[in-house]
Amino acid sequence: MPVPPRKTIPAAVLRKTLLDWYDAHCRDLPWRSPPSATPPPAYRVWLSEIMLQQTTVTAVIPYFLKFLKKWPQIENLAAADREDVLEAWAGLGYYARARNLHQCARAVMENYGGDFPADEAELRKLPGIGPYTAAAVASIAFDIPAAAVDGNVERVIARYHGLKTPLRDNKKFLKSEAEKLVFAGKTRAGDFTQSLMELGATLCTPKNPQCGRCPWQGGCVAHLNGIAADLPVPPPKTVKPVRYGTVFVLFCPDKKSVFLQKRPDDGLLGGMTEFPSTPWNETPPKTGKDIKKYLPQTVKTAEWQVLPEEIVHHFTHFTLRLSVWQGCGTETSAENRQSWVPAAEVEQRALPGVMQKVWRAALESFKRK
DNA sequence: GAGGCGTGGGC
DNA sequence: TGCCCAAGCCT
Repeated sequence: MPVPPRKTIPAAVLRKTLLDWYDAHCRDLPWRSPPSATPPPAYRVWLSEIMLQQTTVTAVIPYFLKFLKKWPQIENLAAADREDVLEAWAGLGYYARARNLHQCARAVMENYGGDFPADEAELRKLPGIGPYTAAAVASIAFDIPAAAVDGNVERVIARYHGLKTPLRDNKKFLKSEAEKLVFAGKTRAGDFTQSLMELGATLCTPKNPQCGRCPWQGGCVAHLNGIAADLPVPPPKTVKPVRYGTVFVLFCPDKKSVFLQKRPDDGLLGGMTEFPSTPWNETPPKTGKDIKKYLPQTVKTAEWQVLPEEIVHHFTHFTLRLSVWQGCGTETSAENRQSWVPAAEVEQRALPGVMQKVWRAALESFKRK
């Protein structure tokens, strides 16, 4: 059934409506100041925005608090060893963010005397800060009007205008509509940026949107047509390939230390710590010989225990199935980027999630023996 | 500009 | 259970 054409609501009215809603309903988050209050230090805004890239609020909160405690000011973070930053980030994912975070802190110290520039274009030049984050920091930390268009904002606007084509085909329009709203007022730039995202995060959610509570329900094309939950149209789904590998949990003869190494700085899990492993290929290794040739050169091992359960881990673009071989090494001249680490300290290293799974599995089997 | 890049939680 | 997803950036 066709819906009668709605009256266009002026951007300034939408803006005010949303800010009023935000004043009443915004969440209390560790990196957020209350509505109309003095903005948080740019360091905290930036730190939270980097962590929140493609990551849920729930996952971020403990990491944000840990970082702030460890490195209260940007000069502390800039002065930290990269390894310590990676260790603190371990488990949060998208590790290029941690490398860029550290680089960015050092760049702000060197180029801006420790103060983030209060300028969107200048922020954009810093490592790890793209169009979204530059606008978010400019508006939230400095109250500069700027359109921070993230996934939430795109979804909200796509529904409001009833867009029936994929988001990627509407980037220009989405940005332009966001700007209309942002520049429809001259104050509270930071609150407005957050209000738009807050709407997407709490009411205008991907699934089960709470249109009945939405301050914009009167003008929302998708809602008025009863199709809010069906928008935006999802991109075609692709099949995730499976990759296979074998990973070595190698103990010293005294069983007190294990062999760890560092991954190259670029690419998957760049710069993070790992257990030695075969490459992760689309077919499993065929023979024991195929597997053993990937053992660290300096290590000789007599006996292996193959863990009964494979580790299954879902990366963004492939699924990994890892066999875990546990063994005992008899040679110990660790080279660069490799080391024997006391078992009690393994968990403090920069182990990505998949390697934390491997370690837990190894400890489990150890306990059972 | 399309693909690489993590992880844990919700349904 | 498996699938989908969350405040993007970089190359």
